[in-house]
Amino acid sequence: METESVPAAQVAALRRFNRYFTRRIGALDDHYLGQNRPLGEARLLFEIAESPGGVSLRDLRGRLGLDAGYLSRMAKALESQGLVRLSAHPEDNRLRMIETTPTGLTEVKEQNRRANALAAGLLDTLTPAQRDQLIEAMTTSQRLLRLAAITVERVDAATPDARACLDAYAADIDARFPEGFDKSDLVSPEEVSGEAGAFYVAYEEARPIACGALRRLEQGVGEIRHVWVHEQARRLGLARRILEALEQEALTRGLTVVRLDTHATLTEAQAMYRACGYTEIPPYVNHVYADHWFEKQLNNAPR
Amino acid sequence: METESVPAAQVAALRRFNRYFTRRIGALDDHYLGQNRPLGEARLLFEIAESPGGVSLRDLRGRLGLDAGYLSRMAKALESQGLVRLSAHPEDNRLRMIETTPTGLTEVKEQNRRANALAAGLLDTLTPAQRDQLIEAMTTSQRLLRLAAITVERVDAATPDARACLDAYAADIDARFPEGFDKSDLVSPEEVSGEAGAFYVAYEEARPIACGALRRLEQGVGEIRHVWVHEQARRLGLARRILEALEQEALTRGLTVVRLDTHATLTEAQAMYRACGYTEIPPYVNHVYADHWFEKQLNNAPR
DNA sequence: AGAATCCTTTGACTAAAGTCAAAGAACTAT
DNA sequence: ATAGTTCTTTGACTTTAGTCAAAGGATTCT
Repeated sequence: METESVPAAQVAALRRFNRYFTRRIGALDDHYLGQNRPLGEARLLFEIAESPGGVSLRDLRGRLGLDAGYLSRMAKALESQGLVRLSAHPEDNRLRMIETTPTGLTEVKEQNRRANALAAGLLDTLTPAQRDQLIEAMTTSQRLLRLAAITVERVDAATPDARACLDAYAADIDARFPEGFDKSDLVSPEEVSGEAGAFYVAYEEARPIACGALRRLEQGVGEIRHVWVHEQARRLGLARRILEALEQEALTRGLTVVRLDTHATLTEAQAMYRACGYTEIPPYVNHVYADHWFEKQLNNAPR
Repeated sequence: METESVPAAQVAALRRFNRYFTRRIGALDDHYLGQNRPLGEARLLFEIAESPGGVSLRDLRGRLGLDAGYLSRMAKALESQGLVRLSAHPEDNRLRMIETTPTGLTEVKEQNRRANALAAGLLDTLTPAQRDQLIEAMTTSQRLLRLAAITVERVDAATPDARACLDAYAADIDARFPEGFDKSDLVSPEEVSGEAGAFYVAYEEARPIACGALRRLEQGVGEIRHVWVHEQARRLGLARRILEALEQEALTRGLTVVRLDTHATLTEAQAMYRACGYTEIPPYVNHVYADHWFEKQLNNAPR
């Protein structure tokens, strides 16, 4: 039974919260949104307003998961109300671009104002201390819910998702290192596949948002490289999960020690490695961008 | 502008959480519910299952806010599926009672099982520590959201709501005091109205869930009596809010000192009074059920 | 150049959700 | 006893939300 590992009391608490919250807050939110307008149209209008330069119908369809015909009609309805403008895509004449008119934007802003007033009214009766506590609890909940929805998977380093992560990683650290970063320093797909190593990607709602690579260094010793987390997914504890996956992978390959190096500017990373049981060691390899070297003894303790 | 007192950042955080939560969790919940059945029917079935003895259609209509005709038809649909049984109300033949059949109950249980599995799956990827943290954060959020929805109002002590509170109060302490409690000890409506005093009731979604009385004792001195909180609304910090309302009321009446007495068995109450700035004093009145006497100096400090 | 694919529009439906008003049976107040 | 009220049922609608397939123009692949 899949619930075995999760205490029933926690499941009950989650469901209780869910029920209370959707009834109290979610319902309100839905209600204000569709003031005079069907909810579907209101949602669509909001989504369009989110992209100031305009969006293609194709993108919207993907984002909202709507049927093409349904979307086409709703767009037409919004257009006839003067809230959006439709135009051809400058480069691809199959696509249609949609964007809010000033009227549409005013409408969205007004609805946002109302939603804000509603939210403020909700917080209003609480004391400042209680409000702080509520917001903190919600922020924590959201962080953990996000984390729970993220899966870490082994993928081939040659896949577009893996390449996208490595490119983003390279861009990030190129911006951070005073000396910049050259992409040629990235691992090649062959270095982290098959016997040589492994590559892991973390996904949030099908989008790759973090990665990490494991490479066999020598007999019984692995190296962890390119641990990266998307800017908008930081502070969730995701790097730890990537590390754990890589360490687990190392163990199954009979690697009982993992090493890694890091740059002087990445102080948070260093702190994280220490917190995860890594200890600083002398240089084990002469690497251009490395200032600190770490190592961790992996013991196959029951988790 | 009504949002003035609430920082915009907090409003934004609340809305962000709301958006994320309804999209991630609320949607799931709705989805499982209507497995083969329209959502409306599923919700109705669940609501009926909540009341084991059966409910009247009238009550259901109030609870779910449905149109009478709509409800009638959905009830008939559920009946034809063998999930509920309709019968006449034993005392009022206008009303119809509805209750789940064994088949209906099985169905509800099955859906509950699925919802639990879903919730468990959600918590599954988190470490036990993270799960504890999430549940704690949600519990805190829920507590504070409930508290935010509760209003404290001055009402006449002769109203049904006030009497209901006092009756519940009397029943509660009758069960707790070894010597029992006699209702004749309750304040009379005249003692807490007009010049003589005031009565406050706390409401949660239109239901009275807490109360407290203020009575003028002598020149500049008031007495607080009958501070009670419904069993299901305890540990929200509601007693404090009742106290604050009564103290505020006292101040506006020129009472600068408030006193109260309490029974030896009510230790949490004593701790609460102390935490709210009350200090123990010698008996100021000879009262049957009193073992401890407290007093608080009210200074009109800006809040 | 032609075939295959992509994207949007349109027509033709369906199911769900809900609204409104009339009617009738049952109860309550006077 | 009667007038007014309450509650449910039924008929007759409407709106929303969505699905599916055909068709046509635009692009991409080979």
